[in-house]
Amino acid sequence: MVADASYATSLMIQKLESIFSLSSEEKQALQDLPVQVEVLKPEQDIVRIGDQPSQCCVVLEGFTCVYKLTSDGKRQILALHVPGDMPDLQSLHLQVLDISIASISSCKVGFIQHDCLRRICERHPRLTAAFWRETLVDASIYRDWILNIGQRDAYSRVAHFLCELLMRLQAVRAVKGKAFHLPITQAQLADAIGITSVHMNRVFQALRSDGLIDATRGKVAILDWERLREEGDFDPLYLHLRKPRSA
Amino acid sequence: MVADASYATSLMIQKLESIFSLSSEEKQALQDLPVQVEVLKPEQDIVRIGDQPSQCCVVLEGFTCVYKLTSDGKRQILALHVPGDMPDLQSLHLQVLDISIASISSCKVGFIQHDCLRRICERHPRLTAAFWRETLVDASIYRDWILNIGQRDAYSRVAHFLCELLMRLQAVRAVKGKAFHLPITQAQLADAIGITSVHMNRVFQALRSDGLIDATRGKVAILDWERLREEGDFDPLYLHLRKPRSA
DNA sequence: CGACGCCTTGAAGGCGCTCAATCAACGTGG
DNA sequence: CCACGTTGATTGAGCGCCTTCAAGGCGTCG
Repeated sequence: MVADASYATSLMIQKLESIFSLSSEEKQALQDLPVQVEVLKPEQDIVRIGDQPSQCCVVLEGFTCVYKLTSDGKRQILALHVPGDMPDLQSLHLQVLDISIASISSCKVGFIQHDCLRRICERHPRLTAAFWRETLVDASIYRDWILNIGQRDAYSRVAHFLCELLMRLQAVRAVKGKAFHLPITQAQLADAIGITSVHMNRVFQALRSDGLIDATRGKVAILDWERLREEGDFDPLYLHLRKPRSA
Repeated sequence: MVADASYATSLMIQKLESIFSLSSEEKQALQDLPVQVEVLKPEQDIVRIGDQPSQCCVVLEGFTCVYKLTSDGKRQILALHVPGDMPDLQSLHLQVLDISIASISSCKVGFIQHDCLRRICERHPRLTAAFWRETLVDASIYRDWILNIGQRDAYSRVAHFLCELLMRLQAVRAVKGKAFHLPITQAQLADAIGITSVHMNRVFQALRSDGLIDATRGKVAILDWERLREEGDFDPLYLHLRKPRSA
């Protein structure tokens, strides 16, 4: 897969179009956005807390994560972003970053200047709404993570997490059958779930021996979707995915 | 304090003005917003998950909370909202609610029709940005709660929570000295922190006996701000409060 | 005064953490 | 080709934070 600037804008268009149809002017405006593509190694910072960026990023390939550290150095991953996501769209209106963003595995990201995005929003109010909506869906996912981490035990949390990931990756057609590529270490997963890597490992083994998943070498296969959903207490409402068009 | 419709709009204006100055047209447009005021008893739902509201609410007096339940009935409070906040601004662009909102104690809230907000946004792009920004700050607070719940122990979590609350209430001038009114039960607090009410009680006692706070009967006084900040590992960056003007 | 809500306290147990060692897979350089 | 270092997955033992389950205290209000 070649991830160049035009691929970046087409990813964005595809995502926005899953919500409402874009006019040809709107599409053209998006296609004309200048995007600078960069390749990243694993665990590499893209932006850092305290920065005052003048651009937003779009994930093109691989995964990125939003994270924060406690003063004693413990890391919490606050969000995982998949191709098509814009992890720091917020920086358009919040001057100083309250988070850091890093690559999980090797990945490609595109950068778009704030100026360009602001100009496009001025001229196309519906795109403003669409971008705003993107940040609202992000917030909704943050909320669900609070519930997940705050109220469920580790087994359930991981199940829930995997359910979410499957659905989000399905939305960008990155799932074959019920399996997807997940180049992420157990330690990284643990940071996202809010447990230690040791315990993450034991939970994974439990999920495997219960026949819910098969996970090896950067790949995850959901073997029993129904039970995983149940164990994870998962309801996709909060993802605000467009229902498959019935009309 | 009388909380009528004009009080509601003046609260909103005050909050937006803490970020950037509003023109007189913008202020007038906000003042002209029709607001319907309602009085609520404690623990009363305002909107419920799955709803498709046609209006947003503004907190006028007291506290409201955003919450979600697990399937086995455990409640996680995802956010606390203070006067001036708009807990469900998101519903402007996300049709179906992924959360429930309820009063914590007795409180007053105002309701504003989506139509009115949309119209005002069309005519005043800077207000669009301001409202968008509000939702982004909410998201930032959600993120910090994930870190708090995911990585810190109960003692530290509660300290952090109290620090946040103090700063947010100071921003709306609801703090005298270092004390504020907090009509909330330990069980409700526990739901916000992600621990049980039993343990919440013990943590409170520890904070008291350590001389950090004094909490009785719906009131909290911060006795040692410096140490509370330290124990809570608190950095207000994520609140995106406007710095006190130095110019 | 009794009922109710909330705070408080005790005891026991479990989930997840810490610390540490081992194993497996892989890339590198000699 | 193999020794070696590195990185990530795995396993074990012990412990501690927090939960669960109860019961009791205390203030408020009908």
